[in-house]
Amino acid sequence: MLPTVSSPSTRRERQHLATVEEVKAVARDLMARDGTGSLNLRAIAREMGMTASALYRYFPSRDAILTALVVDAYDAVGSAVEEAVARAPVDTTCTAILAAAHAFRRWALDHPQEYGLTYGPPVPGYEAPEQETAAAKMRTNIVLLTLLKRALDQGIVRIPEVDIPARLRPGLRTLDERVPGMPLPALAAAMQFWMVLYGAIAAEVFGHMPRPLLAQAGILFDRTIRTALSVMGVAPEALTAAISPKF
Amino acid sequence: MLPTVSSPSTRRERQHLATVEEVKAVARDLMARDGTGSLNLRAIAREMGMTASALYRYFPSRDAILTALVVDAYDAVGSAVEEAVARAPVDTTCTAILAAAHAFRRWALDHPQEYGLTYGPPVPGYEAPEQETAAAKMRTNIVLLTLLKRALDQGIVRIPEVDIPARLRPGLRTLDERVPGMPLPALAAAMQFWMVLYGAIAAEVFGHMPRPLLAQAGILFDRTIRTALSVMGVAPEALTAAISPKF
DNA sequence: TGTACATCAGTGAACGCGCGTTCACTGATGTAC
DNA sequence: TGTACATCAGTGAACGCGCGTTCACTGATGTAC
Repeated sequence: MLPTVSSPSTRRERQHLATVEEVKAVARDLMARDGTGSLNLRAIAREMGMTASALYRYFPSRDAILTALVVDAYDAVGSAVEEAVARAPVDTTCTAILAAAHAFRRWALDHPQEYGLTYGPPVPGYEAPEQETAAAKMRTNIVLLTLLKRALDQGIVRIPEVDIPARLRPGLRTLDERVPGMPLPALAAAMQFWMVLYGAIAAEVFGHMPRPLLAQAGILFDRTIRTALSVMGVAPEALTAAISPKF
Repeated sequence: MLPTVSSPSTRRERQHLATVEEVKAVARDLMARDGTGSLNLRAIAREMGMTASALYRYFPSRDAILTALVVDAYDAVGSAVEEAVARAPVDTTCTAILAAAHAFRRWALDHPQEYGLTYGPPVPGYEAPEQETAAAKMRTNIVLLTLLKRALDQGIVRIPEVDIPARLRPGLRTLDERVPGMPLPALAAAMQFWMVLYGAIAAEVFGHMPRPLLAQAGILFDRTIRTALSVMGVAPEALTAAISPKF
């Protein structure tokens, strides 16, 4: 995203950064092959044809590598979703929202281990430092909230002004810091949409759907998201006109 | 559930079984305290004041203990949900379904590690043997499907006879083996309901909701489930009349 | 343009640790006569 | 009722393994004069 503060001018600095990237790439590959649990320094070093101790030139500890992977993963979903939205037309249908949802699912299916690292249960014996990961984690949420706001402004989504319980209000208010100007019922609806989106993806990636349906999970996913949109007051015509990406 | 085939008559057999239970209980406690990852034979033995090798009298391997915990966990959710439904009235509202959903959530929040073991991503380096866990895993699903069927029969839930894509049909058909006689659109709706339920619980337990909202997640959960029910054609009056358990 | 020097990349041995599992064993518990 | 015996529970040492991390080191790479 943002360029690093000090531009890596010298050759050495560039090679150093390249190796840092290689470490992460190899770690990702190992995770993809053997699962999150077996991610260890020695395996990474082995794969790179190095000694384990050499890795300490690039990361101060094993946990630092994990944190870097977490940040990268959040950034990767963020990018994938952002790009999908950028490619979608700004029309009066839900095509863009569907594109975002499908991009999220696609990334999760393509990177199940990284998805587990970020959107699964907390990794035992490791807690990702909020401060370092928060910004990256926020990206996807911001895209979704921005889309919802745009849909509200365009009149595609119409959320009735129901009463929101007092206890929910302060929590919901913190949601729109980054995408201000949304009414409380819309924020509540956004949270419900998030739960549906999260569940539809996690259930598939983590294998908690009946096996015979797993192969057709894409269709179910699309239907589920469309249902969630209709709940948010999207008119049937706008939904019918909306195009889902191939899945 | 079912009593063991051979009744454990002798004193020795009974004590043996008691120790098996103790091993599992201690393992559960350790998991609750230190997370799924740090579940190991030696820690269990230590906690029990035994040698690690002594555990081999009761389980043939570490994986066997894990499998036993998985089966127990599925049975525990199953029981919790079954009992909640049994306590709920057979009336013309959605009270019973809400009770089941809330019981599921309650159990998950009270046993986050066991929830992760069963409804989280596959545990690295361990694959639960389908054959041994399938029956226990099915219990909760059967309760939910049975409730849905009851609601259909009572006319509480009304699912329009929309067309179901051909590719989905065989997969959906396998769903109602245990609760036969449900139309395809109802089965599709059941799957969507499952994804919502799964997402609303997993997002909270795994910590993937904005922190300020976590404390009020119960309210959001209730609203989300109620929305999902209204999607299934439950009349507003029936929903208003339905009572959620305390949360 | 060539040389002296500082900086960095990577090695390899070692540390202490904890793990799952095996094996020969010692007592204790229950059983058969 | 008392004794001999089989069965089981649990011990403790050992096996081989892999892990994260430290440390003194050797070359290679780039820099300053």
